[in-house]
Amino acid sequence: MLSREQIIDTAVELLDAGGEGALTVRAMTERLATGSGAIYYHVGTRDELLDTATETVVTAALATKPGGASVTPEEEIRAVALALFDAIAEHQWLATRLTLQIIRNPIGPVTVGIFERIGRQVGALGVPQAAWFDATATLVHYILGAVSQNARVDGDTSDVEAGVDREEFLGAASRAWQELDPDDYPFMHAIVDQMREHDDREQFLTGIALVLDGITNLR
Amino acid sequence: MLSREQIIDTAVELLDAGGEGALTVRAMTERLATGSGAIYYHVGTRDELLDTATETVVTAALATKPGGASVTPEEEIRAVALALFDAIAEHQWLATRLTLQIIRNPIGPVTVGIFERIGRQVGALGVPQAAWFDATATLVHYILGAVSQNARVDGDTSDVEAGVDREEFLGAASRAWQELDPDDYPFMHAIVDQMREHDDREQFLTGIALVLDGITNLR
DNA sequence: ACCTGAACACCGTTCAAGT
DNA sequence: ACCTGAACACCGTTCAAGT
Repeated sequence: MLSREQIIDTAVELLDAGGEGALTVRAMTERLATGSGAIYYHVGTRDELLDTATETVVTAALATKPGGASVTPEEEIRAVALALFDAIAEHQWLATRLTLQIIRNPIGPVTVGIFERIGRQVGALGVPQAAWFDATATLVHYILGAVSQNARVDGDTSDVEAGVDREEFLGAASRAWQELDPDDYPFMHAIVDQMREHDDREQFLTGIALVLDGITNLR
Repeated sequence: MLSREQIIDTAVELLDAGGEGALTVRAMTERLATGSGAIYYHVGTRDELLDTATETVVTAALATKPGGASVTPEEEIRAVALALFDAIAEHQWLATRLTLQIIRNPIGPVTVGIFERIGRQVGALGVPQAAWFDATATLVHYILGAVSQNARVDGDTSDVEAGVDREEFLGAASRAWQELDPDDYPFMHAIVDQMREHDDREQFLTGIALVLDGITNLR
């Protein structure tokens, strides 16, 4: 018998392999050797399936160990942030789907789960309660913004090739920046070297440290 | 004769009125009283039209006055951030399309335009040059993350009704949060009142101030 | 309760043909 | 150069019918 879980797993596979465009009802029925009605019976609309897949993947990412007793709030926040960073690296379709879910269903399990997880640590950081909501919202907005914008479309290359792709990409980008009119784009010219040598993950951690610095100043 | 500009304007109208799903080639040909080939001739694919529309709207938003001579870097950054905030409030489809464009074309005019505009002010803030790229990336990630996640889907109501909608929405959200298990979601329960009374725009400015605080600490 | 699959209305895109 | 619009392959969704 066809199960809801099977359908969701298959959907994630199709999404990972070919992006949102690859998730068609017909592709699903072929892989699952079933009729289209069966899918609607178990998970509803294509759009609902997309939401469910998002929920499943994000929940799994957040389920990483709650951290030992001796973990600082900063470390815990970094762990959650990196879990989301890695989830989007693995499932690039999440970048837009996560945003869509937060906009359309801000009281759903995805939004609430992330907020609760980050918010507790903001409290543990010693931020006065009156600032909890603002501080947590800022952190969550930053984390989700950064991970979404860092999702790279690089096809299904091996790990070794991915390194090459990355260098090629950075080279192309820095060349494009070099070609900009220096009078119109002085800043881009000034940072072209930093851009070529930067690491997304490191920059993400630097950004978190920076926001955390602003947050702890609220004490 | 049909012009590229006409096509883009019509596309933005359809997108504003009904979201991404409302932008169909057939709806375009009806409004413009033309054949489908004409659209492909002028702007290419539907996807390319979507990118062009995004570019047009973002460029217009960034074109707000460059600021007088006596404007501080902080004020300038706030002005750019609020311009993007308002652009997404007016064109909600931007939330996902902007992310998509940044991912797929990080060297395009949209990404470069935002980066240059914000980056200059980061320099003017006195941040050491070695930290320019990291600081600017953090700020841009935060701004785009926050504005995207604040895009509300509220249909085509008048300004007065929008206020009612907002209260209804906040009420529904706070009620949903109240119903969460307090043992599993202590943080959500603690901030439910702040959430009901907060203002998105104010919270956004608070977030920017917080990130700016972290950035100026780099001096 | 669970599943099939034909049928339907609607897509984006192409391209020979016209002016 | 600019535009038409029929034709094509492909969508998501429904629903009577089966087990």
